[in-house]
Amino acid sequence: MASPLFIAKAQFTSAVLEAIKAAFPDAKIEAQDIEKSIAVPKSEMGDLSTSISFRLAKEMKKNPHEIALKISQGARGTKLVSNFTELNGYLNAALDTKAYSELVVGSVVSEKNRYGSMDIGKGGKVIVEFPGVNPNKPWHVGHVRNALLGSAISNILEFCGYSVERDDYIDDLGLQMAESLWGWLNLTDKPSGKFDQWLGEQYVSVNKELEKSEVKSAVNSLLSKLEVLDSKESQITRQMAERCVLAQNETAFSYGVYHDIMVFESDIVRGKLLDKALEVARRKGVLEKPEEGKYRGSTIVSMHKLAKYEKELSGGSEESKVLVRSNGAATYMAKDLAFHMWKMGITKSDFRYKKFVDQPNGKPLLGTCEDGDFKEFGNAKMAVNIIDARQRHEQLSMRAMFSLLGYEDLAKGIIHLPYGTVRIKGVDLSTRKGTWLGEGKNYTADDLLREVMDAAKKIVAESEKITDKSIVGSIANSVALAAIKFDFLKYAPESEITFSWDKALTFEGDTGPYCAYTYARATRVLERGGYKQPQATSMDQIGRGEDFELIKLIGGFAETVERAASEYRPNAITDYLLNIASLFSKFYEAMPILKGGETKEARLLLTFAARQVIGNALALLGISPIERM
RNA sequence: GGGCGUGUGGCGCAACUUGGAUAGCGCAUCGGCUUGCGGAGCCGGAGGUUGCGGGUUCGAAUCCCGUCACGCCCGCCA
Repeated sequence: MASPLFIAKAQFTSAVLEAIKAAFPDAKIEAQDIEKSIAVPKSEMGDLSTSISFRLAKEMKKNPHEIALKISQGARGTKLVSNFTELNGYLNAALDTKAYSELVVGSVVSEKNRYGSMDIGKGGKVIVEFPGVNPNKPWHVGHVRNALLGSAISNILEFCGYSVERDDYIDDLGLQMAESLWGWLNLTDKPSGKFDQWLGEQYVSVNKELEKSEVKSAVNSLLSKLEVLDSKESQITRQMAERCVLAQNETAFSYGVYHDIMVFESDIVRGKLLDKALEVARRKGVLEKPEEGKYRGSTIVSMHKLAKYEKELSGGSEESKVLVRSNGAATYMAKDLAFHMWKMGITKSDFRYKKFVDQPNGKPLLGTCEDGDFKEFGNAKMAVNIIDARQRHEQLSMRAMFSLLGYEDLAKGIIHLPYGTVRIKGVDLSTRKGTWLGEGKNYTADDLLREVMDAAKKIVAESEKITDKSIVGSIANSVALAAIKFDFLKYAPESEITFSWDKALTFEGDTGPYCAYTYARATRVLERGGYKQPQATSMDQIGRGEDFELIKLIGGFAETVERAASEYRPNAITDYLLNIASLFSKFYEAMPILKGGETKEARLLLTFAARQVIGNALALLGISPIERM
């Protein structure tokens, strides 16, 4: 169903277009031009406005004031849009208060939790990949940002009609794993507590040992054995990785982060996807094997070939991209290329899957493995990768490889969402150096949730609205998640964030708890008004204050969702939430709902609609509504 | 050397892709609101030459050119 704002804009557009054609028959203007020029101005100006007269003024060498005035006189009102006026050269119009309110409220009532959804994706399949944490450490606060962005973007795309597959990439073959394996085999402390935490701490110890050259060479020899997939070393590492992943999953679930499948890097090699990918590349003649020089004995793609497709790649100091090292081991680039060929349906699935664990959302989490069942995953039209901005160069190279291999159309479907680094007091969070270990509390996802929940508990416990003290814990949990999720998602993805406990523990101002609180207040008013399901959607008594402003904001929700989806920016949703929560609060203060006399029904209906939309927007961010807090 | 990103009141950010009317929001600060539906709230004040310089335009935080500062990337690591 079309968004109310969209319908109103369409009526405004055709009214203006008709008036322009009548007044200025020579004007070269199309509906599209007008549509693009429409804005929702400050309410003193009107409800809709267009700056089209400025454009016409240039074309016709006339004064924009006169043009707008002429249009305003000639434009015929529609059911929703009328009262055309000119101000400062702009053409403004008013929405019909009753008709538009009924359209908006009626849409919300009939569409409920689908209000604001769209079909622009039309069932096209998109794979969202996140967060790709190495399986030898706990998630830290930086990974939380990645995971929450991935979840939110998945939700938003799904709401826009895409069929979304949530994939996680588990790198169980790299150097980090070899280092952890060395620790596993050589350090004496035994696992205790949560496995990912223990392994991560051990990894920090391993890195201190790595200063010794004999340790370094031992690790290197382990690394080469990892690539031999039936070696004892490789088996142990896989077990270690799976055990760590299961622990990381507990963290993911506590944040409400879910996936469809986990793809283990070793299975990309084992399932021959890597061989197939290299074979494709070989056949297309893009690979080279230098006999001498810097890249002697390795398999490479020369950078200048790639740079033809991504000009950013030119001019750097890297001459070639190595796919297979001279010792025969494939690089990350090769495996990522193979993974993406699978994602985009170039090479078909040779993966087998088994269930790893049942997720709290009711869906099983599958992982690739050696001896499971074949399933239909991959083969998507679009791949959205939630990957650190620092890997931009690598992602561009991978995309360029697609183009170089002749898959230019598919390359367009591979989208890197480069998110900014999360730091602590200007320092990078390094798993290696252990900067994620703090004083008293660590910068891990687990500690973050625990700390924020503790702070929330204190506040919730004091709430007079919570008479049943046994639910304090679960409400505090919801409040904490609302706070954390909102906080990570409200920044533009590309911006760098400096994490601080101060900010994390704030529940006032532009925060998730503020939005949740607004939702809870709306819920309570409806309860008190004995309001279950709206019957009629008559808005005779709607006014022209905060109430209609709220109507206008609700009417444009789908436009916000569309922007969030097309630009991969969940912060468009947080912005919207702050606006609607703030506006609802103003409305709530200024206009008595239950004591509104004859306006009561309309205001209850409006409250119902506002609450529904706040709930829908929160759901896109993965924040569950809180009825009482 | 090449490239990417960032720069907006004291602090943290939004708006930049698609130029539009008086640059929004939060924190902090100053003042007010509770015998009213939930004060995690609401109202008001003070605080800005959008890093700097040029250009395009009726109109620039937004586009173009230059410049400065900070961060990041350019590996047979992932």
